[in-house]
Amino acid sequence: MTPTFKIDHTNCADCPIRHRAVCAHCDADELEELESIKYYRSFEAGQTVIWSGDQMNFVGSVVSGIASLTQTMEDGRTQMVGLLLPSDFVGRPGRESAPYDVQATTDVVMCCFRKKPFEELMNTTPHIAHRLLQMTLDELDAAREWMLVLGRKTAREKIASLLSIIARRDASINQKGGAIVFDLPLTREAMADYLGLTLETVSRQISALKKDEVILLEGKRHVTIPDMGRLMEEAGDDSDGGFLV
Amino acid sequence: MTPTFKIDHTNCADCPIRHRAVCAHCDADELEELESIKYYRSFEAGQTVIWSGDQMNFVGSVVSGIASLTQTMEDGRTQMVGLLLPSDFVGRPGRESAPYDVQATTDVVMCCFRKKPFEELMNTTPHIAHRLLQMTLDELDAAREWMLVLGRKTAREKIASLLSIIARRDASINQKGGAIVFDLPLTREAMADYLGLTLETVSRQISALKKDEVILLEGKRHVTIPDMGRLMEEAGDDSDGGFLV
DNA sequence: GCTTCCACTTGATCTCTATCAAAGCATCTG
DNA sequence: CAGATGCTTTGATAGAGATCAAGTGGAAGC
Repeated sequence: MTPTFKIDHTNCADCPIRHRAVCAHCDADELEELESIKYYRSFEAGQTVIWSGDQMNFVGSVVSGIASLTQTMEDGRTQMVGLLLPSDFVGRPGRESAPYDVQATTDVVMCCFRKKPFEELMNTTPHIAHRLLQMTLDELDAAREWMLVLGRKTAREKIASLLSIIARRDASINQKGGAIVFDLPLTREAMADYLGLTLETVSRQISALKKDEVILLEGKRHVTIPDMGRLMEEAGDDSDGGFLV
Repeated sequence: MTPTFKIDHTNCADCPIRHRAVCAHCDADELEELESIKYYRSFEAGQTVIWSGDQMNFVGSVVSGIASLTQTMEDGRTQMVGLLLPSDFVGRPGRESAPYDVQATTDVVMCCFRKKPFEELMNTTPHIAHRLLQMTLDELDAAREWMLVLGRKTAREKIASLLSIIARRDASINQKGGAIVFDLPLTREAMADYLGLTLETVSRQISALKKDEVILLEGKRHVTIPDMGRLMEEAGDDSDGGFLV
């Protein structure tokens, strides 16, 4: 399927997605090679992109929508171990099979590269390998930050942490008051799976944050954050966590 | 300080530590370059190798002992986000400062490489970059596996998970009965910090596993696992998790 | 317009783990 | 040997979040 927009690889400086990562230094030859092994795939909300253990014959990045990485125990307990927002990379160069399920949480468009040729390109192009290492290190840092959330934060702090992450990546700024506004891309259940909680607890804590005016809610998904600093405090983070407009 | 043993870089096939990773294909020139930027450092148990936020001017790997990566909140809550056993890599090529504290949990010897020259070597040597990416992906998988432990497992399952990880990496096999034997390299408090529990809960669950004969304890640290399959079940893992003698 | 369905909310109760407190037991020190 | 110190165990109690159970509200379908 063809996406409704065009990603301009000939001008990576303006490329809106981090997928420019693989062509960050805009070498024409490499670009051509990348173009030739590139294709797009669309997934509907709820669809599974790939099952844990399956052969994985592509790598790529999320263009639009949100995907998630989840692990499931035999008795059905599930834990989301990663949230893939637009520009995030998917796949493990050098690995045969997927280590966890990848699911489309909303409708998702992915930009994929066939794995074998991508790996070859990576092996012959230090810049791509280097960039990929940096992205993997970023993911590792994010995973470890999340370990602190899962292991030591209260339910209320967990919710605040999740909201601040989404705000950082996905929000727009209200022109009038400077408040931060976004739509929650996750169901309460998906949030619970990400936070190691039950959906009831998620619902209760969101209600509590709303009651205390840390957030404003219109409907069930539309969130306004009047004071980002306040939210960060609620999340247990002192710093602004690198949040910049 | 000089370690009491010699790591033979000229014969990587037999090299007991994964630190061979950086010279895995044994190109003589690279070896020489690595040798010239290599040095050893020793740390006593409890010593901090590097503080979160500090300038980090080396990368390296653990030769002996156990180090840990920890994150701490302002109110003192701490979460261990990684356990570094012998052969594990430390450091972030391309990053200025450390994202978390690195502490020596036991006495530790590290084999370090000066960061700048190591990075240059990495940039000019695809095999090293490639190997480093694979190691980082391994770490990422381990971190995400641990997210499931932190988010969804009970205290008893958490303890069993930790024991099985240590058993996998650090144990010897009892010749008589085929049981798995090791010494716990962590205090109850360190285990608690790794598992997102309190030290009292750790102690209680270890006592319970002992009472149920899932493990045998001599003293406080010496553990015997008569039936590894049983322990894996207690950990909530069905598979053998790749455990091989 | 009515029903159905799904995501969500709210309430009551239970349970697991944290918290507070005391004591055991090695090792080290003088 | 006595006392201190650090790690660990165990007990009593409290509390956060899970579980079980209705019930709400909006969107889709008939």
